[in-house]
Amino acid sequence: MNRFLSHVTNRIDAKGRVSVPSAFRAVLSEAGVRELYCFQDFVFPAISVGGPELLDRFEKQMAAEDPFSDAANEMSLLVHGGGVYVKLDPEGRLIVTDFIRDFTGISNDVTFVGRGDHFQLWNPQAFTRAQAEAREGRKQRGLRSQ
Amino acid sequence: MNRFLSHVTNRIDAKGRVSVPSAFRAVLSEAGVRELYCFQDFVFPAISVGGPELLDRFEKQMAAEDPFSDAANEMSLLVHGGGVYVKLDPEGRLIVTDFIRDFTGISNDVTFVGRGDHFQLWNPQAFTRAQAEAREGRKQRGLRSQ
DNA sequence: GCTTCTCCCATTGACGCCCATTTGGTCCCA
DNA sequence: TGGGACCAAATGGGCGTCAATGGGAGAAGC
Repeated sequence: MNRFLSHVTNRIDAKGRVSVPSAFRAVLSEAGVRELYCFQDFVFPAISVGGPELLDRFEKQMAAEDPFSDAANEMSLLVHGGGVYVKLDPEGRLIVTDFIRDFTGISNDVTFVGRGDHFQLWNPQAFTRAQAEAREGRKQRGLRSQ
Repeated sequence: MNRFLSHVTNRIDAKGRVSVPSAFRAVLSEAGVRELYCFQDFVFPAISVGGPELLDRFEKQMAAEDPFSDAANEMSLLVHGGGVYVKLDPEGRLIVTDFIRDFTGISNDVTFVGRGDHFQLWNPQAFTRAQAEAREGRKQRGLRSQ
């Protein structure tokens, strides 16, 4: 397994810690990632987490926009201004800061969502809802796959 | 035999396990598949199961579009976030998680349905119903193709 | 000196692996 | 042709391991 896949919901303890799913930790250690970056997602109320190369990914995405557009400007503000380093404790937990809580609406539980080359932190209900909407959207656009 | 054909209904035990039909397991082992990829079907209330190449197919499809488009983003949410790797135990059983139950309405029994290059997990009643509806639909459209 | 952040250890519960039993079907032989 | 042995698949349960979680103690910062 070499990418972030599936989703898992874990509880935040009294100290504000939450375990990163072991499957995700395995991907990280396989990739040799020791330091994690977090960013606010552009579309969803979720925090994206990954290694240093995640920054490249976002910068590519910005480059795809007109560099002088409002969108690109906003993106830079979010990525460069809103990025945070996160460290894991020896048990593989991270601390859910107010930065994360405010943006995602996370309170007691966190849903870890694999996104291939990175993963995201979601409010469990918000994730369920977003997924249902995405599925609905695909249906209406015409059932291409399957 | 190299495709998934026919359907079988098996019981879920007290631990939430269910045997994958041996015919399906034979197809898998012939294809050298060790890890299964599952995702929520886009159309039916069923879980689709296949080898990792199922995921590859989706990822190619995403890569073909604008990888930063909303459509690709949505699709990743479904394919990556809604997909799971599943392992079989030494007896060839898989665990029916809440992830699967919630989406399919499966409770005590699972119907395994062959779909050629992959197979699906269904709630037995839902499968019977969907099959009847499909037959009905074909009748009305006039049985054009086989 | 007090709070906050790490690190360390204990507990619990889920899951994977192993072996036993049951069930249903097939083949062989009388 | 009927009965019985045999086999393979499905099912059921025990047990060890590991991940998730909870709490405590030491270290660092205010």
